[in-house]
Amino acid sequence: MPARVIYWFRTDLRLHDSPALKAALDLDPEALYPVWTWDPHYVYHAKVGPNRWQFLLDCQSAVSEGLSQINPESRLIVLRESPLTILPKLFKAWRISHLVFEKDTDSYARKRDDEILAKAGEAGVECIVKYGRTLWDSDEIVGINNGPTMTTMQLQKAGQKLGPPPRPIPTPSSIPPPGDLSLKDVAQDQPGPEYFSADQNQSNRTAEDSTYHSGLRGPEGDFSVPTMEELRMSATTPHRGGEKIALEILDRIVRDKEYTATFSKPDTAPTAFEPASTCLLSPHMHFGSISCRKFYWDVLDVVNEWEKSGKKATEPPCSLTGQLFFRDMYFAAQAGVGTYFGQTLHNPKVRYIPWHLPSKHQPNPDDILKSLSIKGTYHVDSKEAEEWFIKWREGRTGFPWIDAIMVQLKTEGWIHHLARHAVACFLTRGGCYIDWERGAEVFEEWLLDHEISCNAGNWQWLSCTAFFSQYMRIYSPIAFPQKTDKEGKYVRHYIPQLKDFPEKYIYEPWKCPIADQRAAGCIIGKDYPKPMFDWKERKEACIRGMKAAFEAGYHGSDVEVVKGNARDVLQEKFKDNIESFADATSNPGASERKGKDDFESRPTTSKSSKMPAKRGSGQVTLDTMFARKKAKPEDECNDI
DNA sequence: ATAGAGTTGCTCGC
DNA sequence: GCGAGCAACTCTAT
Repeated sequence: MPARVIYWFRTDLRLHDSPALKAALDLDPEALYPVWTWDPHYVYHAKVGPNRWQFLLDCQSAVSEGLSQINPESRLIVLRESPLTILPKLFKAWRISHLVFEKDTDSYARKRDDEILAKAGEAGVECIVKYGRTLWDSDEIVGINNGPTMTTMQLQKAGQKLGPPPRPIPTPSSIPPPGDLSLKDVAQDQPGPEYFSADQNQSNRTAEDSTYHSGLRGPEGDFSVPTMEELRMSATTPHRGGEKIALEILDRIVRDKEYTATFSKPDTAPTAFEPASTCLLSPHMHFGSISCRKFYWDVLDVVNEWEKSGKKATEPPCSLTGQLFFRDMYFAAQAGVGTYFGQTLHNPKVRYIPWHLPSKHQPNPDDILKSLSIKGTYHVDSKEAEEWFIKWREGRTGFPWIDAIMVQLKTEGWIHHLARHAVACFLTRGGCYIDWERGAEVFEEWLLDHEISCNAGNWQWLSCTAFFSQYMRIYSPIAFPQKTDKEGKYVRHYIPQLKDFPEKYIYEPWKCPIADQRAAGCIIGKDYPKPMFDWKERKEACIRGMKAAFEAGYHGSDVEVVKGNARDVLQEKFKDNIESFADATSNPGASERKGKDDFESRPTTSKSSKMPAKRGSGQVTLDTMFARKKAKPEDECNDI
């Protein structure tokens, strides 16, 4: 019996180097249905901003065109229904013998795919699943490494045992047509109310999403790729998706042999834009519009040639191939840790820190609102932390370097890796002391290249909760960008209010004399906000907090954390240490500290930060904070 | 056991 | 521009 195959596209929107697609074609099928299922989980429950939606639709359209170029009868068949319900119906309607797809090790995907495999089994449909998203099969890496890979060395060693990643498979020269596309007796199952009521992307829509309203086949009845209009979204990014664009970028990179062979990630400038200092292939890697193995081998061929001519090439982890190893490391870390990889709670690899604004993953819902307020320590009121978080998200912190990055992230969906470091460090251990999961959620929504494994892993890295632990190394929002952009071109581009600001004060505009502010047409506190806190003061407080949490040594799967006691235990256990530490360090810098007028509204008085903390006295609670706010309204007017 | 390395810190002094 | 010092964590190789 000739095979009749559904090729299910998910993380692999390309035709070159697709091991799963090759496996489907190797069946020599009489019919091949290239299918995309419109998963309501992704439409409503995953955070996906307009820019990433556009990129996905670009990639789908490109695959569809690519298929049609190989065989005019072929194209991407988009079915507007959950795979869990539509695929079993298709098995019958199209008399399917095989279901083929690329392996996905994300936790939601694993669960979904297990269900699909079971349903296919019931229907007598044979399934073929091939890894193709990473250099090596992440599950095999985990097996060889005896657990999740937490260093690139572990990844590379395990990879060595598996042998070099396979060379890329060429784009197929022929593809069978799909068979009969009629859907007799197949009715559309629309998403239930539980999806609409929990729409994570509502704020990005101008009206209710309508992608399901026109039935299984879409408005033209032709299974076409949905549009941004149907999603009720509009994108702002200049970066566009699709296999052709991705291959052109890679080709341009490897044609520049010196750039390719001597690439050193830490030396690339996060302040560079138009063009950026790195390749911008990460969104394509996310959607599969470029194969990471093609990237790997195209680069390695250039490197080998470069070295053959006696010239020195860079090596992992800094080189381009090293970047791919990090990606595989995070994938294998997630594959090994499992469902809880993206959170602290229940995650044995992630260190517990009593962050402000704990994420939604807490043992008791009340814990999310819980705040500690010991004066002179890293603790602040949760209301204040909430304000910091909102300002960070919206790019209104008053630190131009941080704000410019957040503006670029929101509008363009891509920022340089080191820019991600800067804002992630600032939000967590290097400023706000806010839960990394809160920041990761913002990245999840706005990044074109959002990959749960890499995003969560990098947030763990930057917050010093896993992968990396040197919490003394904190990025300065002033000194760091000056290394590559003394003039502040980047800041001037993304924060136009500051475009004529004096170079001397571009990263700390609150220090600029008022006459110069007027001359630059930007009054700090009016046209651009004052800094939301004294960064050096916050940095020191964060280090004290990290030190205490590291001494406690809790991790996400420890019983105290799972039971929800860790925060209280830690507070009790380290209250004395923290305060004595504060005693010893709070005075030296006091004389250099600027007056309170230089900063945005501060619920705690400036006096309190200069004075050594006295045990058990003068705690700032919600009530006293609001009392102060009421009593001193002028403090609230700093940014007017 | 101990030393050294680890993708990318900052400040200061030369 | 470079190196030392800051004060410090974790894993790996020996």
